[in-house]
Amino acid sequence: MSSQSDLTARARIRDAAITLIAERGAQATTIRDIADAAGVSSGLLRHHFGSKEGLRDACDEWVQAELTRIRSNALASAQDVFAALRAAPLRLQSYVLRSTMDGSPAGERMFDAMVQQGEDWIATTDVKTDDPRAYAAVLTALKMGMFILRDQISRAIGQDITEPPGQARMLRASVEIFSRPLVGPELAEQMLAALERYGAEEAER
Amino acid sequence: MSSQSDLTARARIRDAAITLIAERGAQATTIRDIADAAGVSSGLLRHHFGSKEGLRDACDEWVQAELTRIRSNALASAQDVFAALRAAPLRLQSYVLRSTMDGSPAGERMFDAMVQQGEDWIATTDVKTDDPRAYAAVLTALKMGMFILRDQISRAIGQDITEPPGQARMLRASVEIFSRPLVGPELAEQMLAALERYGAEEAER
DNA sequence: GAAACGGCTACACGGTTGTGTAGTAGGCTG
DNA sequence: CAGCCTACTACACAACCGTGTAGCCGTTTC
Repeated sequence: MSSQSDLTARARIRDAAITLIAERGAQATTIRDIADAAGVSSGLLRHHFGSKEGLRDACDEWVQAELTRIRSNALASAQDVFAALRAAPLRLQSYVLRSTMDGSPAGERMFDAMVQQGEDWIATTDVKTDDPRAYAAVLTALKMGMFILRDQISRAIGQDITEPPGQARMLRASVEIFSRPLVGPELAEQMLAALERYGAEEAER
Repeated sequence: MSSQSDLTARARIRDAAITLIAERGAQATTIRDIADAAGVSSGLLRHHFGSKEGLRDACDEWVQAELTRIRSNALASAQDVFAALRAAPLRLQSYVLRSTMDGSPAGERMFDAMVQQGEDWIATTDVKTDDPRAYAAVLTALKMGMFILRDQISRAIGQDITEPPGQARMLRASVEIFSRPLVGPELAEQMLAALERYGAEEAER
C-alpha cells in the first residue's frame, strides 16, 4: 500500500502507534517504543500530539474514520461476507479490539455502533427475540470474543488463524455454530423457565 | 464468607492481588497497590512470594484450585446450569479472564481445559461438525467474549449485567441465540461454499 | 536465658516512564 | 537579508516501578 518512508513523520508516528498498541495494548506501549519504530525522536511525538493520550485520541479517531471508509467501500462492492471481512486490515481490527477491552471512548463508540448495526440487521431478518437490544449486544460480544481470543484459538487448534488455513477452520466452525441450534427447543424452554424462576425469586427479596 | 482481618497476612495479600488483578489486569497493578489493599508493607509481599511474578504464579495456582473445587462441588449438587454458573465468585471468573487475555500459563491452561470440556460435550450430543476441535475452540472463545466484554454489554443495554435483572436479560438473549439458527441452511451452505472457494484459491498460490 | 527463626517494616537503589525545556536546521515571508 | 515559524533533536526532571538490604519484634528451641 504505502512504504514507511514516503509518509510524513506525523503519519509515520500514528502508524507505528497503531501497530504497537494493537500488538501490546496502550498501557504496555511506551512513547519511546513508538518513536523508535517511527524513526523519530520521542520529543517529536510530543510536539505533534501533545501527550501520550493526545496521540491515542488521534489514533482512535483515525482508525475509526479509516474503518468506516473501508467498510462503506467494501459494502458497495461486496460479493460475500468474507470479502468484506478481509477488506479491513488485521492491524486496524486488532487496534479496535484492544481499545474496546481497555475501555477507551473510541472502543466504546465502536462497540455501540456494532450493536446498533446488529439491532438493525435483526429487524430485517426473521430472527425472533423478546429483547432485540440485549440480543444484539450479546451477539456482538460473542463475535468479538472470537477475535480477542484468536491467539488462544490458534493454540487450541494448533494452527494460526490469522493465516488462510487456520482462518478457514475457524470460519467454518463459526458458520456451523450459528447455522444450527446448539440446544434443543425443549432444553431452551427449560432454561428460560429456570431464568423466570430466578427472576421471580430476586423480585421477592 | 470470611472477613478481611481473620486471614493470615499471606492470604490477605493473595486475596487483594486477585481482586486488583481481576479489576485492572496484572500489568496495571503495582505491588504497592496490592500491599496497601492488604494492609501490609510492600516488603512483606516480597518476603512471602519472592517477586511480583511469584505472587502471580501463586494466585494462578490458588484460583485454579479454588475453581475446580467449587465446580466439582456444584456439579455434584447442581439442579441446572445457572446454579453452577452462579457458584463461582465473579472475582475468580474475572481473574481467569484477565489471565487468559494477558497470555499467562494459567490462562492458557484454563482455556485449553474449557476447549477440551467442550469437545467432550460435543461428543455426547448430536451436534454435527466436521471439525470438533475447532468447533469447541470457537465456541469457548464466543462464550468467554460475553464475560470479557461484560462492561460493554452493560453499557449497551443500559443495565449492569453483574446484577440479577441485567444478568437475566443477557442469559435470556444468549439462550435465544444458541437455541435458534442465526443463518438459514441455504445461506450457511453458500458461506461454506465461499470458504471452499477461498481455500482452493489459496492452495493454488 | 540466649540463640535462632519467621513475620514484618523502613528505606534506599537503579531503571523506566511521561513530561518539560532549550536549542538547531531549514524554508517561507516581509 | 532579517525575522519567524515549523519540524525536529538532545537532555534533564520528577514520579513511579520492581527489587535489594538492614533491622525490629515476638515466638520457639535448646
